[in-house]
Amino acid sequence: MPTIHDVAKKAGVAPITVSRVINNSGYVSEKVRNRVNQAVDELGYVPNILARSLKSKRTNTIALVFTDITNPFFNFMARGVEDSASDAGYNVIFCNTDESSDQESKYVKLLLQKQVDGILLVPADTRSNSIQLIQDQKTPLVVIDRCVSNKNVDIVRGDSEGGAYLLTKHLIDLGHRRITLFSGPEAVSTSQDRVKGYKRAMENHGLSKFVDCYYGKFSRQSGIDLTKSIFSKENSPKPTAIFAANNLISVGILAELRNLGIKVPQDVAVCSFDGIPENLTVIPFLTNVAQPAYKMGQKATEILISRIKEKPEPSTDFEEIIFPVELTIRESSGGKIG
Amino acid sequence: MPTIHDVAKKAGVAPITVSRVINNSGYVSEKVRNRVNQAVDELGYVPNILARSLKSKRTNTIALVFTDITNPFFNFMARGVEDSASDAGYNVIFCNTDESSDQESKYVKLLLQKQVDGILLVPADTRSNSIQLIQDQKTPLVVIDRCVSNKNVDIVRGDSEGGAYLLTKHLIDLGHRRITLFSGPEAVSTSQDRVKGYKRAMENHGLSKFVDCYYGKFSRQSGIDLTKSIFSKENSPKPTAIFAANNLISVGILAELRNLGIKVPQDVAVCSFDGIPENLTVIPFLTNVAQPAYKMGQKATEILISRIKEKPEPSTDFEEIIFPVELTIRESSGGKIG
DNA sequence: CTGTTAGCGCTTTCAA
DNA sequence: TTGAAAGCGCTAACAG
Repeated sequence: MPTIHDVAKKAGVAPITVSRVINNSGYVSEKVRNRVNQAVDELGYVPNILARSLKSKRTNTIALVFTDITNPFFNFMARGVEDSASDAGYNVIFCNTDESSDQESKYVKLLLQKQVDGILLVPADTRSNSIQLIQDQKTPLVVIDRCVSNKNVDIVRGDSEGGAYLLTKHLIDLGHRRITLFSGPEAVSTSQDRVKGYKRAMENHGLSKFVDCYYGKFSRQSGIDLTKSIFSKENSPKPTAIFAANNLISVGILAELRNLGIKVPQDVAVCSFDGIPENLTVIPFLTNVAQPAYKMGQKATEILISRIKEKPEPSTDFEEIIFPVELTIRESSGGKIG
Repeated sequence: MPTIHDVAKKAGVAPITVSRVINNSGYVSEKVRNRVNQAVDELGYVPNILARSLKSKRTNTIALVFTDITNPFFNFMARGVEDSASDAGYNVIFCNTDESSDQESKYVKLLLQKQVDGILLVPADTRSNSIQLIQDQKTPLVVIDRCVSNKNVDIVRGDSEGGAYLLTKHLIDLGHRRITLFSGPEAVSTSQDRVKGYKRAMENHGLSKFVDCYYGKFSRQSGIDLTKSIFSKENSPKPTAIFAANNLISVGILAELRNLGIKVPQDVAVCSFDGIPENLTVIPFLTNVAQPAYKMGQKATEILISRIKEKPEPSTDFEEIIFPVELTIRESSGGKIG
């Protein structure tokens, strides 16, 4: 492949002149410019940005390290990230960790070696050591979706606690007492926060003794398993409402309840943190509080890129942006029959 | 940030020796190795892979240029790509084109400049000029999901024609005559192939005069719009079955039919090319033929990486791998009440 | 307006 | 087993 030297030779100029033409920087006469452009076309020259990056220490590439692109919430978040990054001239490397800290740190190490300009991280663990790795390299970092013990990071997340409170209160207002929560992995802050919000709502309404919650996974299967186990217990009172800590869990719950012949919302009310993507729903049915996943991705990327730009003088005051959630009441909770 | 020189100085060796330790290449005595490793740790040295890439001409990064990560089909395909790439030590840059050739070629140009080792492309257009750009750079390329006019490329795709035939025949076997097809964008090969399969099935069964198909978009909204327009036509016979050329279209159809008070499958049968992801379905309802999206992503990535590895001697015989589709009959077509 | 020099951080010769 | 020199392709900094 031709290099800047080949173009220079062909156009009868110095490489730096070609560089100036390509980058539209500095002064180049019309005449020379044309000659260079012609040489570029004839040779089919494509600049090697790697070489530029080696000098400039900028790759214009960022990375999104998260759990799973297949999860609708992260899926839309990822799209927000890519759109925002692309607008600003950055490419995005996607990395799926499946909630594994090992995977996460493997990815992070490689990304740092690749000199990505910044990293968006959904940490698998509250005390993710990846954060330290990234900060040691002075690589800009924005944590998305979750809290971490290290407070010296920018964070963009949804209001898990508040959302869980809202949803639980909605069920309580409908007259439910025995409300069971199926949460996600115990090590994940969103799981914990949703439990907190749920408990707070129960306690505030004198329902402490009905608190009943379980950690599991953020998956459909987890919803199925937990539902099975709850409804197969002999001699124990059954919940009249179930609160799923994410959308995949709620799908599992609904599927398994149907399987067991238990009617929603007549026999059990169901509601969920985060809903089913609109472009995949025929009949909106699920009462839920939803986080603006796409916007969260956008916002996090904007912050990251601004950090990248101010890099020589890194700021020391970090932002924690908490997006409000939105409650949508539908048939599944029996709150409104639509 | 420390460089290989800093480490070398600290360990009292030459940079090349450090390089050998890091890459586990060549001979280094235990003693020196330990000294180097210690220096690496103390300095928190992270190798700059960019510099390596500049010499080796390998970035270990590939790109996936496709329409939209938000579409479930591509979503799962993307996961297959990332898993496969990651296993082989590659990172993946994701680019969403939204079916725009302009976007596509912008991305491709940038990616080539970034020296990605290979590109996976879902071309927005049958005669994508991006393909030429990529091949001019001798960058390995695998086209996914779609056919292109240029035959000198590796292609991994599903059997759109065969699948459409199968689904149409299923409807015909159930006794339908007035079967309408809502397809995707006319410029996209999968839209065309699904139309072809549909027409072939209709013609083979003496139903040429009932052929009735429309191009639109691969979106939920397109399904809604087409349904509205079909059912609002005065004095024209209504279809007894609708075939959606993808899952998003089918969701729009089902939503709009419900809106219009038209019952599925009693009043109209509905079926679809590609289904709704299992982890998001409560009640499996939609009769569909599905492509193995995840596996297609994996396979395409494997081929791409093998091309990358054989790069100095590029092969000249190209593969076209056509994945078979799987028909699942469910309630929406009335073929089986489940 | 254009060119020379030097160097980004690493690794492939080739030599010791 | 270790190192010196040269260069990957590009671009600041400084001359002219």
